[in-house]
Amino acid sequence: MNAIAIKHNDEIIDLQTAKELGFEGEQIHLDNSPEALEVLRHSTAHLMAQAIKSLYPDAEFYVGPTVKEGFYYDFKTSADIGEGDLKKIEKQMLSFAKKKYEIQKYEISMEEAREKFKDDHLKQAVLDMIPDDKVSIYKQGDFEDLCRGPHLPSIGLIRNFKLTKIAGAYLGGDSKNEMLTRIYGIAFADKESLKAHMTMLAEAEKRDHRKIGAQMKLFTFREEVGAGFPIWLPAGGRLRARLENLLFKAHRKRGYEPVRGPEMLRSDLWMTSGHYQNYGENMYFTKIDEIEFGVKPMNCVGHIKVYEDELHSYRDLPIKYFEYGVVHRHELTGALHGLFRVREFTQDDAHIFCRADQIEEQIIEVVDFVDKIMSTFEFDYKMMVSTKPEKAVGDDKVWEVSTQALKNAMDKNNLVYEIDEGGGAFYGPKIDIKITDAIGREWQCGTIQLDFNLPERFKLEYNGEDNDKIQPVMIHRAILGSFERFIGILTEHYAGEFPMFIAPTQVAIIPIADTHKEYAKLLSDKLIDIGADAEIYAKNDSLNKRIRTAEKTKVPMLIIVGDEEVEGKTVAVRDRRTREQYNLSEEEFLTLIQTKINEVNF
RNA sequence: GCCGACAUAGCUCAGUUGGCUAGAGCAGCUGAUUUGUAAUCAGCAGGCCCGGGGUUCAAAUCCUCGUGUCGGCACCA
Repeated sequence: MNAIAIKHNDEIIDLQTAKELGFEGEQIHLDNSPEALEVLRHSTAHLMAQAIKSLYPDAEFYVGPTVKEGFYYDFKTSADIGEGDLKKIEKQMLSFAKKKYEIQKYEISMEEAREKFKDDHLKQAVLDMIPDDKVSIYKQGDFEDLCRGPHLPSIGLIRNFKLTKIAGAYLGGDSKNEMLTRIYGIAFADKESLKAHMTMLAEAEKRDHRKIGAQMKLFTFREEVGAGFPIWLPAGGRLRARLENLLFKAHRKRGYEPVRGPEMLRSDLWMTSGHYQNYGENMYFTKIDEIEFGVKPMNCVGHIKVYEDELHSYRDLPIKYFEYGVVHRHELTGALHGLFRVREFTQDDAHIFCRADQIEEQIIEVVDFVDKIMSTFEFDYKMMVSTKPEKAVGDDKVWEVSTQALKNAMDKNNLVYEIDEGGGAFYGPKIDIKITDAIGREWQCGTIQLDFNLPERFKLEYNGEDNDKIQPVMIHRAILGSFERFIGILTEHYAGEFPMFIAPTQVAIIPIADTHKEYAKLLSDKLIDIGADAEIYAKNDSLNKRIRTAEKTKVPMLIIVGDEEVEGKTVAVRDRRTREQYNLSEEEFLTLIQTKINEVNF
């Protein structure tokens, strides 16, 4: 097999460049190694551009990089291009590929490039970003493009690719700029890998929480209700209640007190907090008797009012309030996405009011709490320290101190984190917990935010040792983030096959004939007594049909009761996965369920 | 919000170039059957074809404005 590029000083260098500079190094062959795919996909992007240019001669091209799972190219044309045109472009790509044009490289000066692309405003924008005074041009057939490379030696090597989606994208990723057309694609070294990739995508789609949510009747949305307002169905209600109960106990063990603030508060309070000025566009407002109220987008102000209800001593700190707080936020229509992005959601929210010297231990305690829960669900997650955003309240100095405090707490405890510059809340820096979902997407769930600003704005205080008034520090935190998003992620994570301790229904009971219904009901009652939910499948359907129906609900355990079971006070258990059967005495069965439900606590 | 696509029964989908009473499977209801481990049989019911305007002798089908959904971008738990 011939080389398609070489590796020189850990950099992928294409053959064109290697020849020009006389570089030598380890050969890269056309296989599915990350290096080979990088080159292949980049050249496929160019081949796509060539095809687009031939079909839409007025097309101007911006950038066409490789990304995690493929490549894309951003361009602009006066023609209307839709999904239906992807096939046409693919076909054109293939016909060019068959001509096996060599990919040639040459260099010109920045000045020459400016002149060469003088009528192409997108190329000018690309040139703006290049600091060098020389740029390289890659040419295949009569198509040429400004590019840094690396590229294949010939487009004839490109065979196994697919254009996957067409979308709009802002020039330079800035919503103030014009919108370009973006086409995404994927390419592999061989046909089988491409096919496997497409199968994998189809499999991932089957896990989609929106699909499973509908199948399992967890939740729904209705046009007449409004976009972004989820409706929780009975099965979803049961699952959610299990999660809420587990988490409630976990909070109580850690010294949190349940509280509850109102759904809306007067606008002057939101001005004091700064939400009105900094978060107003995401809030919903209404008027009551001529006074403006804001529906809460966060729970902190309510908790501040709880704190203000009595005087506090330094001895009482930290004080921790928690609430399953329902919040409303005006998300843009295009951002809405199943349970992952909604306009009304419930946070597992808490606020810790503490002394400055308690910050570190409190943060570490929360991080431990997060880790306990994430590991219970076997989630991979990472932590990001987010710093001061553009829109922010408070002194830069305060921001510096609090950001450093977060980092110190993490560093001292050898916790690994990344930095998200400018990603903080408007009132303080934060540590975000990002979960990786089933398809590799990252979702922000938990968050730990350090806030010196709201205590200052609300003039919060406690009595110190010398009876002096001292301002407490606030830590805002959520662990799941929101029940909506978290349950969405859980659904995809388990593909709907929830573990016993949170499943909407723990046991499906199938009585063989009407005469066994009574025993089924007795078992169901006993299950409820030990905190499990059961569903009896006693409809006038065949036994086989009812087993099929029950299994399709993804219930963790299915038991069948007939004459033998009623007589011997036993149950016949059917394993969901293996379809194997075994018998348990009623007592063994109940103990097993109880153990499985209780084996998890946070 | 922006770019592109889509919207037919509770669900998944058919419905020809605009043309007779809009179809199917599953789910639901009724009856028969009383079942030992993944679909018993028969019958019935179910639709403002997303909503408003328009074009046309005639609209599920064409145009237009909304609403919602999907894929991205931008924004975020």
